This record gives sequence, structure tokens and C-alpha cells, in this order.
Amino acid sequence: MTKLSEQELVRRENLEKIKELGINPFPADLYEVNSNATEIKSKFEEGSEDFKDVSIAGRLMMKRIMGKASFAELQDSTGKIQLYINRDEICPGENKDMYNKVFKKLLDIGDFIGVRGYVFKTKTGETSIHVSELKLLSKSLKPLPVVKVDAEGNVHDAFTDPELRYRQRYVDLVVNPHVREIFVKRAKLFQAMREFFNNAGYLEVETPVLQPIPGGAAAKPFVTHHNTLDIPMYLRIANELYLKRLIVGGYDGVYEFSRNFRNEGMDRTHNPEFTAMEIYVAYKDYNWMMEFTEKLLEHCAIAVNGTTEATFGEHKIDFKAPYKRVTMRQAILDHTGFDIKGKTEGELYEAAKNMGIEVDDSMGKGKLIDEIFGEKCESSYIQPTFIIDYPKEMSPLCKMHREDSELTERFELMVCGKEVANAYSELNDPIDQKERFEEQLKLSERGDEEAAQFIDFDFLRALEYGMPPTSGMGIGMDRLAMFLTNNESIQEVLFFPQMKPEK
RNA sequence: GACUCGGUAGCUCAGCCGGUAGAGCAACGGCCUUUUAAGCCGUGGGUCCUGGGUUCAAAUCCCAGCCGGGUCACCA
Repeated sequence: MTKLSEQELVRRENLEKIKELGINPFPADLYEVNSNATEIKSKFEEGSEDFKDVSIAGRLMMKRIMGKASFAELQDSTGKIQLYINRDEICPGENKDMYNKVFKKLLDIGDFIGVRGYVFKTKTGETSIHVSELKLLSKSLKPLPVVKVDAEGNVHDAFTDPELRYRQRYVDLVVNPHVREIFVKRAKLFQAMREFFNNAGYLEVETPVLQPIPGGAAAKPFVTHHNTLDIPMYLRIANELYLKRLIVGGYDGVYEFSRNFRNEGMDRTHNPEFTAMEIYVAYKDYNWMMEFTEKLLEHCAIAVNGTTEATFGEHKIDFKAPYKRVTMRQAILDHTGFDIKGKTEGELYEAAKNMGIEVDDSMGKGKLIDEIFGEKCESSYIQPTFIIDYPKEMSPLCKMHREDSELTERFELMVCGKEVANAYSELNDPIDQKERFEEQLKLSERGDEEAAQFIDFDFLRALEYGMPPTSGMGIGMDRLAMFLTNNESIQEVLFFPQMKPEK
């Protein structure tokens, strides 16, 4: 146990003194509220008969004591409102303890209180609650950072240390209203997406997080062990193969918000656990999915920000449909002058090398093309753009292109040079699928760490029973949340980003 | 993993050319019945991230480590 600071000791003493006055600092009974700070401030008009008897609850965030009367600020989940507290009104009798002792001395910033009174405007025009009753609802024993905002809206002494903010997110949320807002927007994003899918008639499903074979993507999994079965289990790196089994089972459309786990590096855009949304729709192809995706994102942007436009760092982006479609071949041609069509692995290898790209022998054709695109093209797509028709080798779950056997019917949606969505006309030929899995195994053995290392034979069996033509699409929800809230770090859109343990 | 910047009071930070540890807010005592980054007078508060080293003397210089940010590498 670490030594208590001066201020923590004072608060514990205040707690004891409150008990000595016969007040329970942690009462069990509910506190009835009939309004909130934002409702009062936005709807109150001077002279109106509304808000004559309001009751709200929240944290005491500021005390300005001026002798026998005081101003204070109360913060509830909606915002802050000023309180006016007059000694003789909260203490109508002879005993002035509630004001002189409890309010002035024993209540600390951060304490939860409930107040009742009428709403009025002070002579400076600030909507305030004239308090007639004040009740302590819960004591706070640690001092919160005190963040002040002046008349011009400038924030003083902001609580900004990223380590403290992420480790003690609860404090961050209390004192930084803009942080609370990020997560409200994140929730609106998920809600809007669900609504869009449900309105289209698709079914929200849940599939295993604990998987015996980590499939559907190539990434290092977290491994655990099931004691009773005595087998290794993996936290899912993707849910794709399970959703396709459900399409085999006969649903027209299924989707899942999937918490995925990848045992890889962490940086501004990667957290070991993250949220993907995947959707699969029967009898559709990737062209249909492109239109569906751009309408979806337009809908979500409006739901979150009230407009299709969004700001991300220095970029202004517009999610209004439709989005440009560029083939991967054309993208590489545009940015390098090199045409990948019909080139052999050797030719691609030389071309990449000449472009200054680090190449090695483990790279197959698809990987080389992907490297060229990643190095030379990706970062220039700022506005939402569909990059389409990826090489076959790097898309083992995707159907061969209807017009070119070297390509697949795949698109990725790029925003600000980053991948936001990935979609296919799904491969449903079980024999082709088996061969692609086997190629992946070979690539893996050759040293390509991105290639899949497992073959899911049950998934192949499901395909053998027949899967209708299907298009599937996945969205990195954290990344999308970053774009819609103008945050360049994934940590800002996760309540509790992964951190090394303290001490 | 590499490079780089940082870690000093509850919070935000200064001090870093070595010589008794500072400010603002917060806290504590006092004054104040419409203030609002309230104000005025007074007071207390520190493992200067940890461990070594150099030195008469280290928050400050050197080495190692821990934690965090950024950049890069990695990342379907």
C-alpha cells in the first residue's frame, strides 16, 4: 500500500467527520432525478413555469465559496450546470452545519451529490439551479485533476498524459468531455450499422471466439488450452469461415461484430484485440457489395456526425456515395508506369526491386504486387476509393475473376491511404478452395509468415454440401471509428487499450 | 524489435551550463450573499521513475533498467 498523499488524508478525515455528523457518505437508497444538466440549460427560459422543481445528481466539480452563499458546478452524464447555494435556504433552521460544515468544508471535488431546487438565470446570464436541498450520494477519496475552461473556451491544465489517461480511463472520462463524446459516437456507429443491416433483412449472429483452428485470416493467434478436452484452443483472428458455414446453412444474410485477437505488434493503428464487422449475403457479388458498402458508410457517417463529411488530421473526407473504383493494375500503372498484367514472378521481382522495394525469395507473385501497391500507391487514396481485382495468390478465400483467371473478385476500400473494408465474391468451389489452402501451406513453409498455416477441413466439408454465390465484406470498426471521430490513434477509440501492467 | 522524445507536488509544467527543489491550479486556515479560469491574505505539501557510476556536491552529467509517446520495421 502506497503512502497516502496530503489530499487523500484530508479526504479521509472529511469522510470521518461526515459520519460523525450522522450522515451516511455512501447511502444505499436511490436518488430520484427528473432532469439533467443539458436539458435544463438548453430548454430553460426565464419567466417560464418549467423547471420550478428540478432534481438532478452528479459529481461536484467546482466550489466558489463567497461567505454565506456559494456557486458550485455539478456534472452529470450530459454535462455541467452551475448551482447557487445559499446558507439560509439549505439550512432554514438554527443548525447551519449542512452549509458551514458539510458543503463548505467536507464536500470535495468529485463527490457525488443530489440537488433539488428551481432553475433561474444569474445576473450574468448563467442558467443555474437555486438549491433548496442538497444530499451527499457518494464520497470521493482521491482528488481528480481540475480542468478549467475560460470564457473563450480555452482549456487550462488539461489532463493530457496519455499513460495516465489510458490506465485510468475513468478519470479521463470524468474530466475530458470530448473523450466521453468519442465513445458516444462509437456507439452511434455500431447502432447505425446494425440498423442498416437489420433493415436490409440480415441476421445478427454469434460465432465461436474460442476456435480449434484459427482461420479466415493469416495472423499469429493467441493460444490457450482447454483442460477437459486437453487440446489447444485459439482466440479467433477472424470469424469469416463460421459466417460462411451459416450461409451454407441457408440464411440469406448474416453479420457479426467480431472481437478478434492477433498476437502481433502494437502501434497507433493496432491493438491486440480489435473489432471487425463481417457480413455475408447470398446470391450477391462484389459489385453489389461495393454499392451496398458505400451506401452503408454514407448512412453511418450521417448517423455519427450528421453529415457525410469528416475531418481526419489534415484531410477532409466525404463519405457520400458513390466512391471511385480503381483496379489494382490501373493503380500501379498510374503511380509507377509499370503494367503488372501478364508479368511472370521474375519480372515482378525485378520491377519491385528497381522501385526500391525490399524483396526476398519468399515472395510470390501476389505478395510482390501487394508490396508494390502498398509502397507506391496506397497512401495516395485519400477520399474513399475502392481498389478492385486483386491478384489471386494473395486472396485464398476469394472467387476467381469472371474475366481474368490471374485475378480475384475482391475490393478493398481505402480512406486516407488506409484499408477500411475488404470484400470478395466469395470462393464457393470446394475443390478450388482446397487447392488454395494447400498453396497457402506451401507459401507458409517457404517462409511467408502471412500465409495461413492451417487447413480447416470442416469448412471444406461445408462447401462440399454447397454454398450459394455469396459476397462478403469486412470492416475494421476501430479504424472506421477513428475516421469518424478524427482520432489518429486506435487507443483513443478503445476504452481500455492494451498496456503493459503497472510495476 | 530499432531509433527518438519524455517521466519533478493530486494535475499541467519550469528548473537540466552540477551548489538548500519552483510556479499555476488543487489542498489547508481566514474574509466575502449573484460568482464563473471568482477574488484577497496566509500556510503546508516531493522516493525529482528505479538502480549503479563520476564528483567535495547530482533532479541536472554518464551507464543500465522500467513505463509511456512518436517514427520506422512488422501487420490479409
